[in-house]
Amino acid sequence: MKIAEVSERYGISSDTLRYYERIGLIQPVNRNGSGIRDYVEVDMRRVEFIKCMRSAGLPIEVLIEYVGLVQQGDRTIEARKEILKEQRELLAARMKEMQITLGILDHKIGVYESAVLKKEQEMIPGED
Amino acid sequence: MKIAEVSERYGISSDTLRYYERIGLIQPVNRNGSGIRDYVEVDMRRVEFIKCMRSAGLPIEVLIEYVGLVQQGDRTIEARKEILKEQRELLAARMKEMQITLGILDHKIGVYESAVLKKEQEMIPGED
DNA sequence: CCTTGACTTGGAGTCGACTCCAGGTGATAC
DNA sequence: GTATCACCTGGAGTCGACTCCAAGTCAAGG
Repeated sequence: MKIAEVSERYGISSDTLRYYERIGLIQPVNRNGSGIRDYVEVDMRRVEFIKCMRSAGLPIEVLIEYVGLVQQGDRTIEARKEILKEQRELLAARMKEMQITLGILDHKIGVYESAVLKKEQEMIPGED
Repeated sequence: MKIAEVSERYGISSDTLRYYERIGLIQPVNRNGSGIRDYVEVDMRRVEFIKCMRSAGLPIEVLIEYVGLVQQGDRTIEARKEILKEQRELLAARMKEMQITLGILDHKIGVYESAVLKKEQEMIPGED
């Protein structure tokens, strides 16, 4: 699979895919005879994982470190686990903040809704 | 209240508070005789609101627009409501993605945990 | 054979959101 | 009265994460 198809499938631009590869965020993808990337299943899984982590806001630097550890094999399992645990907690904390903000937005929207209603009611006597 | 105290109270740097003011994200704060900002309650509430919205990732540009509408009075209520509703949906969508990522992280952490356990069990025969 | 079009690279540019800095002012402490 | 300190301004710098670009290569179609 060429880069354009992968780009299409995951909604990540080719530029970004190449960028991820050159900074070590995804492992080097094999090339065909003429130097063109040929993504195979394992590459796709990696892309999908990174896409997922990035969409949740995990920083690139942390992910690079994680990917680096993965490449070093089983002896880094403990370290990887620690990274994931830390990021999990940070993510949960961000979500908690967002939950609060969501509540405030809902509240404000409710207030505006009733303000609009009230205005409309005031309109009735005058009728347009 | 001077800027340093507000900064302290909300965990926002003085630079950022001034920055927010000059880009119109918070309304101008009154100054004392010698030009120094004197934050009063309404200013604090605004700062807190912005802090909350920013912590959830609402873009500055959108918030500037919203604040601008607030300053124009009641006739902008409908527009403000629409902005909040849109941002509410975007926020909910981001949280949903994060929820998925959280699940994947938890799963992966679980896998690593059992990998570590297995390794430790393999250790027992050899004993250190 | 030449054009077209998708790919390649390395490097530069952009964007959002701060963050820092130089140079200046004014109130308070010694 | 001068040193210190927190404040002020406008502008420049930084950072993370892309995004764009010029110049080049290669395979396939007309």
